[in-house]
Amino acid sequence: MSMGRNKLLVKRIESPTTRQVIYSKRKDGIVKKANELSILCDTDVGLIMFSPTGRLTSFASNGRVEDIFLRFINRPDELKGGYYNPNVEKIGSLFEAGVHQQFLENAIQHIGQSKAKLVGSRIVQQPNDDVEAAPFYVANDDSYRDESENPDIRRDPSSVEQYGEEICSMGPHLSLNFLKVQKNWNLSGGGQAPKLGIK
Amino acid sequence: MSMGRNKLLVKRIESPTTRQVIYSKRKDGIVKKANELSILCDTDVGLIMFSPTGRLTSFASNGRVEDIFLRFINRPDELKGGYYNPNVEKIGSLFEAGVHQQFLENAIQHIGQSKAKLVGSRIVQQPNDDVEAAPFYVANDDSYRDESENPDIRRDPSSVEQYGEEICSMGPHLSLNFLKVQKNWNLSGGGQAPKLGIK
DNA sequence: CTAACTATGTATAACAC
DNA sequence: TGTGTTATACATAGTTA
Repeated sequence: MSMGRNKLLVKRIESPTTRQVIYSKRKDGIVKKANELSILCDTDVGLIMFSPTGRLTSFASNGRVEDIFLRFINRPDELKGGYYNPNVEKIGSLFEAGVHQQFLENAIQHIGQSKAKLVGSRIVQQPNDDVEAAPFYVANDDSYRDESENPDIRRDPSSVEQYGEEICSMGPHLSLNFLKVQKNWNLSGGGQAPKLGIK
Repeated sequence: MSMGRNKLLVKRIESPTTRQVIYSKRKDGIVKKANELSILCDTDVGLIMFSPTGRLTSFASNGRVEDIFLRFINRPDELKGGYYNPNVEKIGSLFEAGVHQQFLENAIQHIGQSKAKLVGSRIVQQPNDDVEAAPFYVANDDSYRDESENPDIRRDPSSVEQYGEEICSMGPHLSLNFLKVQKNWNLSGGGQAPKLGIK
């Protein structure tokens, strides 16, 4: 009616057609923003979007989302940031199983590194695995979670970079410290990832 | 001076401080947009951003970027979308190597599936692996690539979903069909992923 | 679907604290 | 860093072609 925009209500659009139309437009806007950010600030940006009908749109500042994701999972102590709780009953392919396996093997490796550190030896090559977990963000109105624990931060003098992290999510995501992680490996999986039915 | 915005020039910001400030603001804007998109359109959205100083910010509509990425790599015939060309000399961890290995194993599995189909047997469980590749997008002025090949689309009657894909990237990314993929596995890696030095 | 159009809502650059 | 203000650029919902 009003020929301009109405004020935005952040709520699921019920009409399938308008939902798809809105998706198409906003998708382009976000890709544009992501591209601008990566150029203006000279940073790595990766973006994955699925349309309501299941079509993929992805963006990666350097060409491949896989590379961004590799940087993502290669953070020092990447498992510190969240607990590992895959729904193994929903694993639908050899590849997917392999990725989960890799997460676990990575975790085991990190445990080995931690043990080695406690013993005092330094064989491993990761330069820095002190992470200050600082997840934030609030959804439209609820499901807000903030667990900035910010413990004492020791820092490897050889590293200049600051490995903090911010994890923004609406779902049931936790950011726990490394020790808590281990007891939270729940391989019999709960009711997670509602929209993620891999067809 | 002008107390409002100046027109945006999509060009790397040279001043490190303003670059970081701009990043901080725009990062929040993109997360907000990504969240709105996922709620309005009820879709899976994953976002990974690294600040100029290396800090990670990630967003995932369902809680975990890993889950979005799993859906990303679990697309039917995910290798169709691009050629596999990792820089093996830059692989810096067991985990990373494992991921590459998984990509290859996945590819091998897909080849097996294709072969099985050519023979006429249908043992594999992927319901649909017909993909119409439709990458798009143009950067600020150049590095534009469009390879919408749109070949004949056969469709599995049991599948309703349409698995098309759009890949938006500024880097040297190609979208080739499945057969071309095989000859493009270049394990001796070229000059790829300039900003992705895994520290 | 694709492409305009346009009024209006939003994001944000520049500045101040 | 963070917060707030303001002017302006930009994004986009609603609509038409």
